[in-house]
Amino acid sequence: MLQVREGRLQVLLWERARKPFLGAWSLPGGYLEPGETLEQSIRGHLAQKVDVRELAHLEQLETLSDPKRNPLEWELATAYLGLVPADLDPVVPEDTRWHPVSRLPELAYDHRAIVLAGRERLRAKLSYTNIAFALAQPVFTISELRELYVAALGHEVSATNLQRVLLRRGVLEATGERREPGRAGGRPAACYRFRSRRLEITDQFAVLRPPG
Amino acid sequence: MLQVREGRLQVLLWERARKPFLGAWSLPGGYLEPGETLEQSIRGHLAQKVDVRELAHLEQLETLSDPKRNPLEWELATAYLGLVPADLDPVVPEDTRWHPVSRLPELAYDHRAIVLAGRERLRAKLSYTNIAFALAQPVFTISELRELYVAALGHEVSATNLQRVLLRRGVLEATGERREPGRAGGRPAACYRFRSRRLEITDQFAVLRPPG
DNA sequence: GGTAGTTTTCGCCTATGGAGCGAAAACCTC
DNA sequence: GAGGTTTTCGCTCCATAGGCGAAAACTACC
Repeated sequence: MLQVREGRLQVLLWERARKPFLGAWSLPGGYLEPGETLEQSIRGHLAQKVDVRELAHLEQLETLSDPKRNPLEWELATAYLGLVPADLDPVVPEDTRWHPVSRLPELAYDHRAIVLAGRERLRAKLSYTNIAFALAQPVFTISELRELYVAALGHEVSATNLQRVLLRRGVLEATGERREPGRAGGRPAACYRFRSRRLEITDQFAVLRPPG
Repeated sequence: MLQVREGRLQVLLWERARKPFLGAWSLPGGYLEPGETLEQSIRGHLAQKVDVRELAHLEQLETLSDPKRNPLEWELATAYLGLVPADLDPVVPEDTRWHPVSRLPELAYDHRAIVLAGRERLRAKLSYTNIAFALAQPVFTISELRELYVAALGHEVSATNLQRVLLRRGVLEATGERREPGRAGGRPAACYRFRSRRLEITDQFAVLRPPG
């Protein structure tokens, strides 16, 4: 589960109370029950940590099968990427905490690689999909959206470009409202929302597309 | 396993000799042995059908977990995409055959969806990676490469553009050799090869890239 | 009320990569 | 040598991204 908090991309980690890796930080999850879907299982286990209705997007990353990933027994795991909008602050139990992805502690299993793979997936999809809907609050200004992109991508993003690109692609639409300026003043910002809140791919940049 | 054969993208299918779906066409595969990696397992099961050294690329697609995907029992499956260069003609057993992806028979399980997902993955990666190295023979002309792209993408591709794009990206390099013209004559074509035969991503088209 | 400061937005320009098209190059056959 | 075929190159056009500065719209302070 990733979320942009305090201007940084963070991941929800759980301090293990079980072997193996007792006491180490690890990703939330658990065993698959017979007859269950992987996604059902993930949602069920996450529900023990947070209100899963706050999960705006969930997608499968990869299934890990290295026999040495668990030192005690042979165990497979399917990793998922979940995204939480920045305006929510889920209630989390005592033993879980948000950690900046750029400063991860030692993680159990292969979870460090999973987190980094999740960030890579997110970064890639920010470029050619509308996936930012799952990181953003329902209504936002371009500046707020820009901060999310900066946090997730890890580099500066021009608000000018961001607005132009997302509007031209038809990803965003203006709500017509305006945001009150802060104490420092400034022109009131226009408010936008994502036209769709389901993952959609921009094929604008599909190279070698059909002629015509 | 996908390969471009006779100008069409084809998939290797196996006529099932086991329940469930006895007699139906299905993707090659099998059960995972304890302590085994998924990739090891896949290669092992494919080895029973073809010479796996001919597999130029293998990547994980997705893990399927719908409890209804197998009517008899609860069973997960992890789908892989394998690519075979066009110049090879693997020896296959009696009960397997290549089928054009555009004209699939009824497939067992959710295998039809898997094959289509594999084709989509391939099509997407043809645009922003050098994945075509796994479909192409070691040395080829632009025309030959163009035919592979046409077969895999399902639409026309201009040889002019293909050459320019792949050369500019540094994906291809000229070998210096020339191909003898066919019976009809024509200018002898220059020969090329892929600079790398491992998957590499072209970030040329990463939108919203760092400024500067 | 005017001036300075802040933030957002818009317009203009440039750079880059993709696509189309026609000509030139290099070969064959007759 | 003429005509046909295939490949390759060069020129032009177009769409999108990116940079920069000015204008717009507001607050705060004098």
